Amino acid sequence: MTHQYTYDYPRAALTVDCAVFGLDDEGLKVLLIQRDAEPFAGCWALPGGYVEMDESLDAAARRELEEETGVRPRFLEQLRAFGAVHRDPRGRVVTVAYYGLVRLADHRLRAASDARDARWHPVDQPLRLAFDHAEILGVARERLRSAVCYQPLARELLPDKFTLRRLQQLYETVLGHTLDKRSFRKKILSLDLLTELDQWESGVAHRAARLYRFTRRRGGAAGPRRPRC
Amino acid sequence: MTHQYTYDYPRAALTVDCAVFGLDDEGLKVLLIQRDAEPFAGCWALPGGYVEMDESLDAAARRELEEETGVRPRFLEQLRAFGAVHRDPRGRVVTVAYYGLVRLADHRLRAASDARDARWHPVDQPLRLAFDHAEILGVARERLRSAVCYQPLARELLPDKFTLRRLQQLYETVLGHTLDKRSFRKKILSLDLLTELDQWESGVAHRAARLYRFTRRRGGAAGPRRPRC
DNA sequence: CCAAAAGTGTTCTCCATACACCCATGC
DNA sequence: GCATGGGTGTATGGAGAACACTTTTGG
Repeated sequence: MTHQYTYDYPRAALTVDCAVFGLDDEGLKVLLIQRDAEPFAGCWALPGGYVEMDESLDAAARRELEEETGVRPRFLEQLRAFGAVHRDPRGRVVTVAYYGLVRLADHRLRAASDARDARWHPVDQPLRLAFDHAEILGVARERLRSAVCYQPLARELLPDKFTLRRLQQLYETVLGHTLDKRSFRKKILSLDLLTELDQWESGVAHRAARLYRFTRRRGGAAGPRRPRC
Repeated sequence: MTHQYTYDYPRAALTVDCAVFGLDDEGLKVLLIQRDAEPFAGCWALPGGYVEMDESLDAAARRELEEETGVRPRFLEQLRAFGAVHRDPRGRVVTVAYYGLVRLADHRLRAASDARDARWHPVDQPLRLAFDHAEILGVARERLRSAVCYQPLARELLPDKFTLRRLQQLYETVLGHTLDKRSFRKKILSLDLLTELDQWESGVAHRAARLYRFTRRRGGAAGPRRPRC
């Protein structure tokens, strides 16, 4: 690394923070840690931490997530930077926020590093968060809502095999409103994203539903609508 | 500002860079500066520079833009951060990129500060840019394309009074494909975003076109389509 | 009168929406 | 047999896309 052209003014610190969503029977959850260190010790926060000098932002986000919670999301994408001057009591700290999706069942949480505890928290239950993390979470939630119409995000949240009802519930949860069952099934099946299996769910006290699986990688959005421009 | 909790590891430097678009008769232009200082002295680049400790990211972007080019866009929004490890030969520098829109006619450029020169450059003419600015510009261009369908961005690019043809050209330029004249006019007028004026363009060698102006109220999208979710 | 752009409606197709009943299963 | 959710088709309306000719003006 060359340093021919030096810049020796005071520098802001740089962190990453991750809003990782998962889905279970109770609804949409977000991954939170309980901070172990000051400031905001004991307070819940998005997992994240300082960016090292020799790692990209994306790598830093994955590393911090892994260190603090053990979670390694398949999907993790940058949201944007948050840089209000006084967002961190330690001084000037700019953070680059990420949002991610995981199959919740695949991940056992293990809190470590700066995290005293790690939990999946229902997104619709407000909770006081450290720093400006409530704002970041809000922006992430909003991004998820709009992205779900354009990107096949459902495959990142659902287990391998799932019922159409489950898929519909996902969309309803993320979008925040109900969808018509027949229209939803017609639409989703017409997109050719799903493979119909000769398997049915089990352990239910009623007629068992057919299971589906996402077809191998294709372009195309899996959503109730796919607007073009 | 309290510094109770110190963090004394090496820190990345933090910059902002702006991809500002303008429109004239020749098409869509992007605002570039010719760098005066190393690295990349003499090379064209997006205007930008270091973030000060006591200013927000947004403020830094506007300040650098003003300092280097004299341009003060009404619309300037964050794109995302770019943080590849070796994107800057000086060492670790993370940049937060912005994209903006200006009414090109309103702005006389004046290069200053770190900029030897400042110019409006046609976006479709490739040019070797400093750092990873070509990538940033590409992402900004892409964002503009998708944003134009959802946000009334045209009012930021056009002069106060304009013809429907001019507006249509704008959409065609930004979207990169032609639109049907009758359908476009029908659609755009049905959105109630424009006020019909009793004025006509002048100085043309054919029938003069009626002028329009954007109505005051905000909130609607001005685009060929307005998909919902 | 010619060139150049302004201005104007209709038809068709597609897709989202709304809506109700029978079926299979476990208890 | 009954409660629970699974699974299915049709009718309607709105919006985008495609399409050609007449009008106006300056030169």
